[in-house]
Amino acid sequence: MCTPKLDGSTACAASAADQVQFGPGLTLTGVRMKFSRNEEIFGEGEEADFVYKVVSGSVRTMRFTQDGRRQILGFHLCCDIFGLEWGEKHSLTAEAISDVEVIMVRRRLLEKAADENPVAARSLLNLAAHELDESRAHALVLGRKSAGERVAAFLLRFSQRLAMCQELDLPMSRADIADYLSLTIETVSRTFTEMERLRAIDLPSSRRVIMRDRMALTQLEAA
Amino acid sequence: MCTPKLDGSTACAASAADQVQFGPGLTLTGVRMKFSRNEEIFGEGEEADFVYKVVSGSVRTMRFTQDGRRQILGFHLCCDIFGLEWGEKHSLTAEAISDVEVIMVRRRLLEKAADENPVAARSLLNLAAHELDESRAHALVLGRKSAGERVAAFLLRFSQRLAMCQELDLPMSRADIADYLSLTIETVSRTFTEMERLRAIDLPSSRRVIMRDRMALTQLEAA
DNA sequence: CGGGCGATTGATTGCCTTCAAACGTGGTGG
DNA sequence: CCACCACGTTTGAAGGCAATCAATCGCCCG
Repeated sequence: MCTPKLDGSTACAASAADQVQFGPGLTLTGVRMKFSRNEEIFGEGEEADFVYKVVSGSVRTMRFTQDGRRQILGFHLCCDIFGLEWGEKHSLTAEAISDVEVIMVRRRLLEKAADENPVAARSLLNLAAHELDESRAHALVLGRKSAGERVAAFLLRFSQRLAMCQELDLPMSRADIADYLSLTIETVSRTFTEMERLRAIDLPSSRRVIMRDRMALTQLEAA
Repeated sequence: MCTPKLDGSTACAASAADQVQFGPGLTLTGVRMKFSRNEEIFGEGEEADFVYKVVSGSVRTMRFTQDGRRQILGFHLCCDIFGLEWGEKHSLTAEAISDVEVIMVRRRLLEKAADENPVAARSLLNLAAHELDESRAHALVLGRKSAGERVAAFLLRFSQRLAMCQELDLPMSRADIADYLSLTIETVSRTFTEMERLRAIDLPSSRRVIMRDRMALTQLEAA
């Protein structure tokens, strides 16, 4: 069940078959596949033969330092495309946050389409550009924001992706949020609690967030 | 004077005219332009009508938080291409670190070439992919490394870009390094001093770094 | 020689991490 | 149906790393 997204980057066509629309003039067919919670979808360094689209559930992409510290670089929700690479190999690792269903499209097909059709190539460029912008925004958050600002930014950004609803159902754990924002679990938890105390959010359960005062959050994000 | 780079991403053709090679099958002509130290080359939000290549000097690209904190996202040395955008507007600000000379290429020409020639489109995709990879690597550094590890990573990475020489001439100030690594000037300075004490580097002057023990630096980078 | 700016060094502060323990909820087996 | 367990989350106390505040150094240029 693909939730529509406000930014409209990829309208999720309720396609009957296992088709993925990468952009205008670039729709390809793939195969469905399921992964269970915490299962690896692909690993950094593996051959990047497929590109993925989330059909249900959520995915995290990440990199590791040599000594095993984990940095989550992105969360991929329903309708999102991930795993797109331009080198031979995957430069990220992807794991299922929850049980997920994805459509896998052969990368060769994409390359072929891009070679034959400038509009298709343009679509890929747009996808890459979008990822680049996300990554830079993330670098700014990691580099220049305090714990409170990071969490506020995360919540605001995440609620935007989910069509601006007032109630968020976070698919990821505190540990995932912590590794995305480069904080500890404890700091994330404390920050949530503090925001609740400030009446900026409600936390009926740990995964459910009600945006009570978006203005306050925006001010908390500050930057 | 374009210094050759080891990673060979862009061999700098010693072109007579003001030509820029964006990749195989994509060479375009632009115009030369000079900017003096600390001058803005383009600003975030401005129309992105041109793409730039450094001919001499160095450039920093950055983003700002609302309250003015600065995050430097990249340094661009001789032969590097920067300012490539896929939206209407620049998503970064670029400034001259030193006096610089650049070649400006009309973006329209690039778009046209990409539309007409799949190989050209592929070259652009490669540039974008390279930037994306850099940005993610940077996010990992900002998110998961200590001050010492960041500075070590910076030095190693920078020396690689400069054909692996033992002696680096840093074009940027401590303040620039600090804003790139998300540290303070003082911490960067202290870390340099400490590395000198450990005999990992020599610092004959503040801008000049001699890589005395690359192995030690690699261990300091740890991750 | 003096002024200005960038860099270095030192002392102190503060934010987030680390370590530790208790809480709560969802799932399983008795 | 309920007791129990496991795991994720919350909360508390203490510690550490880098930031901040402050002063000095050193170099380039006038």
